Amino acid sequence: MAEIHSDTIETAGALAQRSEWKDGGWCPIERTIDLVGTRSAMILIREFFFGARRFDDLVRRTGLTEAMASRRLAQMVSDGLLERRPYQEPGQRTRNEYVLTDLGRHLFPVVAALIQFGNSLAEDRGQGIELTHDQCGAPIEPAVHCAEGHDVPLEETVARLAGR
Amino acid sequence: MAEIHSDTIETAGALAQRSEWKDGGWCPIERTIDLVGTRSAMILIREFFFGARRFDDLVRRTGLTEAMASRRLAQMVSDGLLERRPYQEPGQRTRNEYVLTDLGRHLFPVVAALIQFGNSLAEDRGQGIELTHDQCGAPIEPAVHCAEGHDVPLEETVARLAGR
DNA sequence: CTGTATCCCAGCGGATACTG
DNA sequence: CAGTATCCGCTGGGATACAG
Repeated sequence: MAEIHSDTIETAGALAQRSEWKDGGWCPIERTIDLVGTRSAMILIREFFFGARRFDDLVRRTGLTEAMASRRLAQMVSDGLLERRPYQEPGQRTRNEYVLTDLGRHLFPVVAALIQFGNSLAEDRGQGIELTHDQCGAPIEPAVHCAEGHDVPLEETVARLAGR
Repeated sequence: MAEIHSDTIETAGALAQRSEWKDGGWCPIERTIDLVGTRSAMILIREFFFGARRFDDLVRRTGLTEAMASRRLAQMVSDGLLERRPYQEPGQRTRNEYVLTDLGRHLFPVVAALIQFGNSLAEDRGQGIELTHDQCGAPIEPAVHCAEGHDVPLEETVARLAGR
């Protein structure tokens, strides 16, 4: 499927593999983009990570119209990122709430990376979100780590196609 | 600017801060989306991380049309993600190459996170990109880390608005 | 080979109006 | 409060043609 083209690297700072995606052009990045590549999806995801669950909250916090929120939430449910769950407060009629599925929660590293990058875009304007580890108080860093715990800069990263 | 609304958290697994973005709705995530929130931008970025530099390469590898590539590259240059740099091979006429600026290279954690998430979308289909740390051979993990080197799961993350 | 300029269509996303 | 349905403008992105 994904036709690979094993050029050598002449460029410092490139992932040590080049690929060419023919026939449908499906790579993991594109798959992700297909799910959350719209502005509306991403800002909804943001609010879910900040704890929102109810339609009304989501609409108010994102600034989306009800129509747009409705459409996007439905799509995200059918994509498996969200679960629509009826709940009942005592004395109230039943309502629906939307919660991240495990799959949706796996977007945390993506959201964290987007926040970190967005912070760096506006350091001068002082508009950012600081993420910290509440167990030790240390800030969360915009870096990639390997299973051995090392910081992995771009230059030390090797990429290769898996499962073929 | 960003009007904050300090609700308490009743939801396990939520970042320990809720925010409401009024007046222009500018949060770091949206800023990032504004730069790289399109499919064409992201797959171009992908190819830059894989080492592509020349227009022709970029067009072939991404499958974008020349027109689209041209437009998106111009926008990315003016956004400061790319630099357009004339170069000369001996005996050839001068050409342009596009290289990531420092700002663009800071997208590495975003790209890595997108790849990791995309991998998890298709484990069954065996279509993924494996990233490894070439200094130690360990795989790169889809996790968030703090400055102390700890793995930081969503539940242990605190977010707050900075610079206000 | 390295682009740019048009034309066109599909989809995003806002506005408005309407239902349970 | 929690959504749907409809209409409509804007832009992303492909196709095609052209230019240095």
